[in-house]
Amino acid sequence: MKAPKKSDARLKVVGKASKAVSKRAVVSDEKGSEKSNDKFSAILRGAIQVFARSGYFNAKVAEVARAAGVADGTVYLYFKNKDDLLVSIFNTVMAEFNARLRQELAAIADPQQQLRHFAKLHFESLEADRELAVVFQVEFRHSTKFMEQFSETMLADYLKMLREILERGQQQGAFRANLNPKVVAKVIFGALDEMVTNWVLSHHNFKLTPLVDPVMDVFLNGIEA
Amino acid sequence: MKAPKKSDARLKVVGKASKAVSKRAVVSDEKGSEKSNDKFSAILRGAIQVFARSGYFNAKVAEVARAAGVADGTVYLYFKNKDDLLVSIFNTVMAEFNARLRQELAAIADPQQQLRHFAKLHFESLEADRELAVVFQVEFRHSTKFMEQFSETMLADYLKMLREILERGQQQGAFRANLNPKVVAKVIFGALDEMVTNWVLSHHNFKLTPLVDPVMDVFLNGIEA
Amino acid sequence: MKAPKKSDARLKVVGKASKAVSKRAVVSDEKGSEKSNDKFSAILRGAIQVFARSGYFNAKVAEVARAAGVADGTVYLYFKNKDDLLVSIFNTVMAEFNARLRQELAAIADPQQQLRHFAKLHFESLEADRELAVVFQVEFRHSTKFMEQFSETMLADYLKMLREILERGQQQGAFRANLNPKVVAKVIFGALDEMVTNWVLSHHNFKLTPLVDPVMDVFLNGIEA
Amino acid sequence: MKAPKKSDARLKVVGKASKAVSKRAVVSDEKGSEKSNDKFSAILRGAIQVFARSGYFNAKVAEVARAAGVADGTVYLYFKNKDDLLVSIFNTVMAEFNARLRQELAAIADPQQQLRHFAKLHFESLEADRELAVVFQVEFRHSTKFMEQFSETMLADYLKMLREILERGQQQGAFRANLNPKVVAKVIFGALDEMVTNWVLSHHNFKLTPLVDPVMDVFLNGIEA
DNA sequence: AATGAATGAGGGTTCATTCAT
DNA sequence: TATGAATGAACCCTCATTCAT
Repeated sequence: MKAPKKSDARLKVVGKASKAVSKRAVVSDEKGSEKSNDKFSAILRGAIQVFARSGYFNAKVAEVARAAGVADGTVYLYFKNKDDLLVSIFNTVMAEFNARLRQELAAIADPQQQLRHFAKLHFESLEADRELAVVFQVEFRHSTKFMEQFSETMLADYLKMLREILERGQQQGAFRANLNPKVVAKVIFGALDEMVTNWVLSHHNFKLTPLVDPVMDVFLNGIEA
Repeated sequence: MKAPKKSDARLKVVGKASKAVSKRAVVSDEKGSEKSNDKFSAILRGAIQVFARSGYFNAKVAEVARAAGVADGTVYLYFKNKDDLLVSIFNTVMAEFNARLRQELAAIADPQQQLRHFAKLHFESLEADRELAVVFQVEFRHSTKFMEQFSETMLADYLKMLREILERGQQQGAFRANLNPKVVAKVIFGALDEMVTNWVLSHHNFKLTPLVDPVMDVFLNGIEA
Repeated sequence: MKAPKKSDARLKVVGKASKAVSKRAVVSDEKGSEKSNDKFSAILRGAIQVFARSGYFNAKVAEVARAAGVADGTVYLYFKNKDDLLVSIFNTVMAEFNARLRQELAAIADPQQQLRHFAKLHFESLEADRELAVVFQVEFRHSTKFMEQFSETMLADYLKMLREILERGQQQGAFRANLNPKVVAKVIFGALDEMVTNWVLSHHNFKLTPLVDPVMDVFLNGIEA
Repeated sequence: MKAPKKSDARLKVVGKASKAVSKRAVVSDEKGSEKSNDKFSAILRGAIQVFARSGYFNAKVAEVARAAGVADGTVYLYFKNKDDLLVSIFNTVMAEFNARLRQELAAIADPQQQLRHFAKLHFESLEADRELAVVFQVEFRHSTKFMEQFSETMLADYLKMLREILERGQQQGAFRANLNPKVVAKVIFGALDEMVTNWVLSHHNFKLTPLVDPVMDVFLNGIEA
């Protein structure tokens, strides 16, 4: 089975620990810390839910706690503050997404297919978790400060993978040599990102994954030598 | 004169009145209400400045008032509330930008050149006013509610123009017929938007306008039949 | 009339402005700023009342506001924070007390009489305003940080006056030359302070001013050459 | 040996049990409960340390627990609540101090020497344990409620001893008969107390014990017939 | 007895908005 | 119109205390 099943596509918000809270165990699917990991994940899920519904600034920590089924104060045992919730969602999800991306891309040889799979994974991951998608497309774009962090860390990793596909494609003669891979990577990310935002804001009244081909068609038929 | 001069590129935030405040006269370059119009504009400029620096949610209305050189209460004579400031910035600027876009595109016949000019104008407008650019790329993306309004009104107009260029190009045989103009319009907008965001977040350490050609190269060499 | 009347003895908490709030006019008994000065004084009185009843740490700013007849937020227009309330009470009252002390002592020639009047004024001032007395004897002694400030500023002034009386008395041969005026000043302050504290904690079930003579008797009959 | 050695001067905070916690054994120097007594003492020492550093209100029970090397919850096995920690420090230390005072005074015949030794012991005890001194001079003075308890119990005992010295001195003709021993006792306590407070707040930049003579000189040369 | 994760009440402070002048 | 003092609702976070283990 080439493509992961839908259920697999959902980004599991597991206990990749928030850096702010060192006491917590990191790995999720282990045996021991199951309990507290559950709580960490529950709070993160609660935050995604509440942030998606109310927006980060309007969301109250108390709502997050309630959504997670814990007391208000418990949130602060797992996260430094409200901000840390947002950062942790981002880091956790993005780390997981990038890891999966990297792994699945390794199994594909053809740069064009890699590119297509890249887009597919991008769309699938967010389409599978609508609340997370809202948080990703809207709530993360809050403040310059936050977005700078966003760009510098995980997004950089994302763009790097994209760039590497393009460069490998150029070396193999699959893509035009006179393209700046950095620029093209941003262009592609921008396009994919906009499709998702559009889908989120349209209240999901169209399907995202079917757009992989039309979108990639635009790019590939320009990138190909 | 083909290309507008730099000074022309700056989007003038003039007194296109906020819809929310009926008492105010709308058109700016008229005669009578000059005085109060100045105040309207001053507050809007103040808001852009403060929102760009502090972010919408952290910005205080009092700061906006101070930046505009008016009393706190005066803000509420021209704008319904804090939200209205953001909305008004968006509407005012976007209306002006779209009008200019429409006007300048009308003077260009070749669809490819139109597309190129479209991108150029997009970049130029924002590069010419860095504070406005911050507000556009970051602060507008705040809440789903806000972004929905964003998409449905002015952005729709922007995308419509883009679509029309594409469709005209398809009719003239300049662009491939088997492309979905709606999708391509979003793809292009997404790409341009991402370039600007990237430029904003990189603290403007590169020039935006020189990217018009590389970016359009990607699209054109895929869009052309 | 030698001694000020009781009503005069009450320390008027007037608008000696809190340093933290520069916008406020300082002088109280002037004409113009009557209004805001009233508010400043009202809040200070409210704070004295509430701090006396509940203790500083248990007192809620909201209670102070209510006692002063203003909204919660108004407190922060006149004072930087809750701490500033305590500091301002201290500075305002102490400045006024020291000024009065200095003025009245100037009218007395005999060092022994000065000392007696010093004690009398100390007792009278606090006996006349029981709530203020509680705040002075109990609430000010809160934290080392606060007490250090307490000692270094206004108390220093108080002790200086005491020391000067003693030194002048030594020069005139009224007091023994082989006494360390600094030590004796502290000893006398400590004694007076303890009497007041005792009176406060005994719920005022004895009169303070009658103790002037017995207490000073202890000191004078040791200080006299 | 008349004067206790320095090392003897330190008030040992031992397991005089908090009245509030009935489950605990009271006497310290017994055999059985040694273990838990260690813990009781450790927590009390931790409390003194932390209260001295941060002040009672800013101190966290968790800090006390950490300073004592026990878990947060353990504090509540030995003390009813945070308040009880303060009360227990006071009771424990004061009981020990008064006992020692009583015992050592019994060995002295001359009322003047008794008075001198009284002051010396007061100074020595606190000078030997700076953290305890901070707690005694500052943290105990927190709330009227607390201070009332303070005055009524242990301080009363302290003042009683002082009064008895004075009265005995009067009977023996060592002190003037026309003095009110109650007043003089308070005056002396106030003076000694102020010296210690001063020393605490000056960050101990002078020696306390050398002040015994100058201070007592002031009193004795007034009290003596 | 001992632990320490979990609780949840509580409050200082901010700031958008109003309104008397 | 314009002002800016006054308002008061709203919320993040802390931390004393509990209790299952």
